Amino acid sequence: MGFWGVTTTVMGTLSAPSTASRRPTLRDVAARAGVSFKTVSRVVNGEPGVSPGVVARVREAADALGYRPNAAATALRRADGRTATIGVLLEDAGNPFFAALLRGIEEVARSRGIAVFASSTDLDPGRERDMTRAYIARQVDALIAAPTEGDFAHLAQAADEGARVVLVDRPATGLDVDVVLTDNRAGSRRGVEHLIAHGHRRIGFVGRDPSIYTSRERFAGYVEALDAAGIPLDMALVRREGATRSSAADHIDNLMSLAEPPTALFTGQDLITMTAAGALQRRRLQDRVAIVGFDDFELADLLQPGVTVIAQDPHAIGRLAAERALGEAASTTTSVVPTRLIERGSGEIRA
Amino acid sequence: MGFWGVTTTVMGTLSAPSTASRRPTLRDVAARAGVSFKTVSRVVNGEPGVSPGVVARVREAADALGYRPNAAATALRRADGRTATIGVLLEDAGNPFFAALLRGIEEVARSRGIAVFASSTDLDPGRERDMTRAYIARQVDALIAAPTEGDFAHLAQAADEGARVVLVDRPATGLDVDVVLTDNRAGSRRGVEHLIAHGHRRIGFVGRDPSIYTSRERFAGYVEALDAAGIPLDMALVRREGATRSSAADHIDNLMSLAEPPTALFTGQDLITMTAAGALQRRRLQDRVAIVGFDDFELADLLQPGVTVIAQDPHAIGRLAAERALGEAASTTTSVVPTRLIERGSGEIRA
DNA sequence: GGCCTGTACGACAACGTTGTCAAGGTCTCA
DNA sequence: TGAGACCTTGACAACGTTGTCGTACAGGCC
Repeated sequence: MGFWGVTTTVMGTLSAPSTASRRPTLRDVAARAGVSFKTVSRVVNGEPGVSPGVVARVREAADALGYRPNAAATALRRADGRTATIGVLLEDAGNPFFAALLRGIEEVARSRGIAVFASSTDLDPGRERDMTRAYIARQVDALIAAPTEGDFAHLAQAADEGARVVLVDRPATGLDVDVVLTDNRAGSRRGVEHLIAHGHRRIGFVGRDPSIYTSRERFAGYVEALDAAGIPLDMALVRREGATRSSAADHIDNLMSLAEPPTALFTGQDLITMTAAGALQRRRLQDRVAIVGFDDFELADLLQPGVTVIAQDPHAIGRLAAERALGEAASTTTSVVPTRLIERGSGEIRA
Repeated sequence: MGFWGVTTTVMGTLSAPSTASRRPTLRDVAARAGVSFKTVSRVVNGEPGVSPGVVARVREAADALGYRPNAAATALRRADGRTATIGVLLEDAGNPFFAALLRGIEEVARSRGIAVFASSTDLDPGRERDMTRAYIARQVDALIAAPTEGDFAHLAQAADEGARVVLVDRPATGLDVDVVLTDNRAGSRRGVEHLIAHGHRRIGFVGRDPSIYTSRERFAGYVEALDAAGIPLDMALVRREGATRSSAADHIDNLMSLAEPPTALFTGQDLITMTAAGALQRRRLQDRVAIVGFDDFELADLLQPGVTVIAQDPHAIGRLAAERALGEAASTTTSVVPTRLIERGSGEIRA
């Protein structure tokens, strides 16, 4: 037992690369096929103007030697500077929302032979800047980012360097690039209206920090819905600060301890929703206090009652963003992906 | 409304890269600083033998022009062929287990200035082969893969090309490379022993297809536990085929409809466990049939009863794999990461 | 002053590929 | 049969960087 209780067994000595010979190049293939290396280049790239017999000979030689083109040399030489590589900057690849988004990007990229760099920023602008620079150095063709707040100079620089920049999940003010967003405000409004339709007038809101764009939009939707129904906004029922996880439970406990507690809750993110559902369960209130959450999550239907949510479509966002990033760049667009209300029980509890 | 009900708004015409000038090179910086380009190269790489005054002048010129080294040219020229890039091949970046594993890799990579290519194979060997080739072409320094079954020739080739290969989650027979594994067999045995300790003797097993390594190991642990307790293996209680999700529910329904149904279930993967918990709920059996699942999952503690699991530590696996991939290559090792039993109620229901 | 040593810098080749252009051969048609 | 067009192939420069080597100059010593 060593590090972290991990057992490590030494298996064998690492041999030098089995064939000490370096990796074959165009010249090696050319020598074997008895042609010039430029002809091999043509065959490898499927360019026209090579006789069938020569193509066959070159193919054979390339296969025999296990030739693979050197991407660095290609990137260096190509006139258009394309590297068939894109960079992705997400908040957290471990979060189900971003994980699904990444999968959407990946699918489109793979179908076009594009490799994907991925990294998580954890909302740290410094990390975002460093990773953007690392991707610029590697000449990515496009950069898909869920931007942090603050300074977008590095994203602008990426665009200047010729990378196609596409923002997902949130826009960046003052940057004229493609954006793919969820309709946060309309979704949130829809969810709160759903609660109002079930007779609720004291509806608590628990969301993330207002410094986050999606958090602001979702709160705006909440305000709009109340306003449209003529219900005055009561800031005593609103909680918008602190870290996602630990503080959310405190917020719920706190709201439920009010002299006049809310009869329903609207939660602004999946992790908050889960925590809130847990907190209501602990207080045995899950069948009396209604809850609608933003973001769908695995198992929402297995809780009792099932959790009603406003579902986003992260997979579609990812696909759309990748198609934008890899498609023709005629003009910059903003795409808004709609949400879906999924009724499962918790949102249909009447006041 | 267009594609998928998505609203797309055209925002503006995409301008040509703001400064039509190409990106600055060593030569541009050299011209501005009044030195040779080789001197700039020395300054940029922090090599000794440059006088302080010249260093300052070069730094200033580089900053003024916004110089960033061209990674392709560096990779092409460097003697050791390092690109500060690694490739990661997972089964599915959208699955929480692999997402956490990827985050672990990412953290270690970022701390060392390494960029990470990520992609999902969905257990398709063809996809694994294609992506491996794409990464070889891009000269990754290391390849971290959760290998599919079958042909490992392409992984061997990656190793031949000088890439450090590290396997995670499952080994590949006949490949002498580093491996980082969960102790599947011991974990599974522990889980089944836990059920036996609570008086169960008819314990159902629902797992993934035996073609998957982890599935075989977990079943082996199940068999070992029964064997040690002197309980005969009853294949009528074992279900090991079909797709993860849809078929699992059928398997549970099927097991529970037996003349002598099992009093407890051991499930071999998170998705199966969730489905099984749902199926038991639908049959109102959640408080009568015990269940222990392999893999922890979000919300396992919010279900009623909470779901007892054998938890892996994917984050640790990722970190360990990345450290192996980026560290010194003295010998090949196999690291085994232990599991943890988390009691939450479902596994403590007595027979 | 001549010689040696060490330091600071520059010239140039090379990495493996793509783009440009030219050379040689075959074919067509007057 | 000769001119022109087309097709196939090769020679060579160039991409931006790092590695090797050479050169200029300052300082120390006899």
